[in-house]
Amino acid sequence: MNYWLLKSEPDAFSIDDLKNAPGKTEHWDGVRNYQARNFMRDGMHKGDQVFFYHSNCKEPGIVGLAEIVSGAYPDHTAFDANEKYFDPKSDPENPRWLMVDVRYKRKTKRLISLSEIKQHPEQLDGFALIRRGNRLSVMPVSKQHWDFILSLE
DNA sequence: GCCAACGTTGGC
DNA sequence: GCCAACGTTGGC
Repeated sequence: MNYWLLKSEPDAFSIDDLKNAPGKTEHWDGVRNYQARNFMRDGMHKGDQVFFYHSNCKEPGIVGLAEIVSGAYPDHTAFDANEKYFDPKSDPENPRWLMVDVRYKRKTKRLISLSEIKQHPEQLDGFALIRRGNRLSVMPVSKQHWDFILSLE
């Protein structure tokens, strides 16, 4: 089983939006970064565990837990000119972009903020979230880092 | 294949 | 709102 952190801007799609979705499940569309796509394509499997992270907001940090409930499949929003993340270069015959389905599990008991996470550089050495300049919206989390972060809760 | 210009991300 | 960091684009 693998562990992941998924970033979302709460103004666009929050942990509550996922909780309130039908079946508490939503497809994670709109990923338009090759490295993030490759993580989804090559590393994500049904049953993988997810930290749901709120970015670009007043208090960025981990707000909940979710689960991957599908492998990667074509992101159809790339084919639709009315969609925000339309990509005319993604060919339906050979889709450039992929998405997975994510199901809500629970909120964390409290916000595990980015600033708090940064206070543990030894325990979280190598964690992509606190590497300088990191902008990935999909990133792997090691089992060790996962367990440590949950222990902060 | 290089690299300048540009657009985006996302913390602060 | 600012701006550093980074990815992508496209001219050459």
